[in-house]
Amino acid sequence: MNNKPSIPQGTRDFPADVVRKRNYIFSTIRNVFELYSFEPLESPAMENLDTLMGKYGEEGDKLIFKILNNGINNEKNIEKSKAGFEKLLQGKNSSDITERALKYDLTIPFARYVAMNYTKLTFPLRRYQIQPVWRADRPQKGRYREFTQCDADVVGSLSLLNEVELANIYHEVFVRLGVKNYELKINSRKILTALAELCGGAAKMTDITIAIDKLDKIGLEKVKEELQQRGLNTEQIKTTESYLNISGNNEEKLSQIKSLIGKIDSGKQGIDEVEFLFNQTKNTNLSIDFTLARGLNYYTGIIFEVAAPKEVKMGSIGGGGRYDDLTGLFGVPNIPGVGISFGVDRIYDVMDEMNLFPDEVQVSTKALFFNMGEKESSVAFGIMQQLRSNGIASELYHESVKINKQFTYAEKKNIPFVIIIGSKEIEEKKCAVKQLATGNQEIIPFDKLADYLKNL
RNA sequence: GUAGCCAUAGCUCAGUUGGUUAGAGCAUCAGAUUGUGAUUCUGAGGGUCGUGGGUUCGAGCCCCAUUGGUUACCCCA
Repeated sequence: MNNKPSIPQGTRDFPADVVRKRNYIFSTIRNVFELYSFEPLESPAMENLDTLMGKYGEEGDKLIFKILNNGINNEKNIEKSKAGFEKLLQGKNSSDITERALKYDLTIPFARYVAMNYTKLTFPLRRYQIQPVWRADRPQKGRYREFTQCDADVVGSLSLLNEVELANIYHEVFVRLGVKNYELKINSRKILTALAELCGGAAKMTDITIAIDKLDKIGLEKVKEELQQRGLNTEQIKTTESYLNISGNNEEKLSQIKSLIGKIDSGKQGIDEVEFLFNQTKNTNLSIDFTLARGLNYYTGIIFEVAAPKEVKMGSIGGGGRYDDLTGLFGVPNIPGVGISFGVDRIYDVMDEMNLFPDEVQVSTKALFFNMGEKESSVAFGIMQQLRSNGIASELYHESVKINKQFTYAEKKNIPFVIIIGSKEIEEKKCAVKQLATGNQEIIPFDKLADYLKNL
């Protein structure tokens, strides 16, 4: 008892009922992706470390799970290993110690795939991908070290219609799942660029976005303090403040942003993008939010973020955006793309908390055959196989034990029907079918059983 | 990486200013009931109180360390 088995921090086992609920989310998302003509892709759990490093910002790099090389203690490698370890201690990477890593998201590995295969691929390429990713983050509510992302991306097209479609996919999925009060926030990185130009130039972009992203968390005053710490002068802070004070409904926000940064080139472009998306999509949960920044530094145009319904305390449950030159990082320039991601684990937590899973999700075995003895169970076995060939999931209790034990088993497994075949029934070629929820029992001839159960 | 909280039976938790043999509910098993369950009744098993050290006549309780979990910050799905 002293060496209890355990699993790594932030990872989970999923028992049957959880798997069913998760599969319900997966299949809903997959169906919508397929409906919108996206095609599946899967990539390895691990990537070469240098494929991932430097793509997620400084913080992101720290959160990549690195895989220790094999054979570092091999005699002929010892010197290299020691030198490599010294590099690690200095905070650098060494391919002599680690050259592979678990993937951190699906977008960068996808960009790597496109760059590797662009001569064979047909563009625009619409792909979706549902796979686990890993982050060495400290786990907490709604945050896991292993979690699943569902991504849809369109690459090879600059058209804003892609953004419109992706916004519609968000809506379609959340409506199907019953998550009605989600909020789809949109903004454009170009608008943030324009703000940065007004406030000290492009170099200040990261500082400004990090600070304003925190607005709803820490409030205006704290954001201003942070901007000051990050080296903005009084006038620049004032400009940022009027930017942050933009409010009202979506139309009102648009007209206010126009007067603030509409004369700057990038600002005008960004506003046009947001306005186009807003006008084209029928998504009533869409909300223009100029404080939305998003951390991943490869975004260049429209950015998305999905906020969970306010009644549950949960961070974002999805996000995405346009990246104009992601494959450029891998030597293939000029392939623009735009994508979105669903965070299934958080969507699960939200739906579980809000009780949004339908009961049908849990039904698996439809009928349990009671084991009434050796001869009886061999007859039952034959009938059971007939049911199975009719597509009815069924099970024979594994041994002949007291009836109430078999009842308890059926109940625990949420099996709606039990079928009793004893010596009397065998003689009459009939069986007793009992519905557990109601207690109703009927006598059904063997050859009518499949039809009887199908209609229930 | 930083900080707070928690750790007692398979699970959820009680456990008084430190004081005899550490309790309850649920679950498990057996029986009332060998062809009709889930509400009932009876009984049983199961814990060196996360681990290591210290204070004390005496520690589940106090102190230190350590491990694991959890929440928040940073960042993010």
